[in-house]
Amino acid sequence: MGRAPCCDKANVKRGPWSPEEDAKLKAYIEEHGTGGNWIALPHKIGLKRCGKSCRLRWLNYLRPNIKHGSFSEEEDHIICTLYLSIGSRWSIIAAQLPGRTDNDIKNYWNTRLKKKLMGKQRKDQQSSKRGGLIKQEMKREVLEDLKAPSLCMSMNLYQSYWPTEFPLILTNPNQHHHQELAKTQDPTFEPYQFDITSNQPELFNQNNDKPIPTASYHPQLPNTPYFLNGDGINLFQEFNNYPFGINEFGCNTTQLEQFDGLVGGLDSLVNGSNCTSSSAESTTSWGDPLACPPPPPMAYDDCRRGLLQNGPPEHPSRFQ
DNA sequence: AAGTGGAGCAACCGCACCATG
DNA sequence: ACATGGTGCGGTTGCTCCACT
Repeated sequence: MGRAPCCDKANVKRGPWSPEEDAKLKAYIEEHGTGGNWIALPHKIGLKRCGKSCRLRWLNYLRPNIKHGSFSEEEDHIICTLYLSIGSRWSIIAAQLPGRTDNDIKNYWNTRLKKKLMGKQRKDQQSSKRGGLIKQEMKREVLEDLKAPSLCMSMNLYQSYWPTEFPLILTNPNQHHHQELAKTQDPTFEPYQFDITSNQPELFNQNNDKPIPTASYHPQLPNTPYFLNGDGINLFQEFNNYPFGINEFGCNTTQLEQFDGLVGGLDSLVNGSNCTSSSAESTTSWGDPLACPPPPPMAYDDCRRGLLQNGPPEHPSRFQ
């Protein structure tokens, strides 16, 4: 037996909203708010609409500061980066683009951006006979175009899932210094150390003595670190220079693969993902939502509760 | 001018999660 | 512990517009 419908479908209007309906809904919410009950709202203002429909109309069209119109190049980059990192979590992606709605971004991705990427893939296929590597090459090319701000945001997303009671510290034991990546609100907890070099020792530059810049905190994301230091050196550059030292080793592995590995490790830590494919082993696993779908983000409270009950997890499989 | 097909987008649908009693 | 109802999310549908023939 299915659940009861949220409204009487026979007696509600469907389809496009009229200007009068828009005005009614907007005026009411601006004056009274939603009252915490979307289902009851249309009855209060005499609208023959389903509560869910009202909510959608308000969130996607009527509420203030909604940005309509074409997407900028920077927004394209952010969407691509986040999609390739976390998949179709449109609401999370939308949270990084002020004024854009998840519906907008979803539509934009499905109708334009995806095709843009597919066009790139076709171009690759025409110029390459390497079969299975094409997809990876496409992603690599696309992501290599994407600059640090997007990566910082992606990193921040993962950081935002991490409970602040367990300050997450990315350590590099070979360099004898570390960077605290999450604020702690409770000094009684021991920081959980997360060795980002342990699964890729061959990529570590033993002679690299560059300090890690101090993470700062973005005013709009006060609980997550932001990776720009005072000199404007960004995470992308730091990944290039700091722990993996690809230039020094002449290694053809990209910073972005390392970044994905780190992100995947954080994912495993927080969500207990059993996806064990590693970017070093697989040609298609890095951030590919089809090859290795990311687990859904655990609610902050659940994650925190789990850690408080069970303590920090064992070292993640992806980094053993 | 009329027909057709594709693109873009607003809106709907169903499911999962969460709060509450 | 369970049932119920509200909310949020992602996938899908269907309407409108426009370019092309």
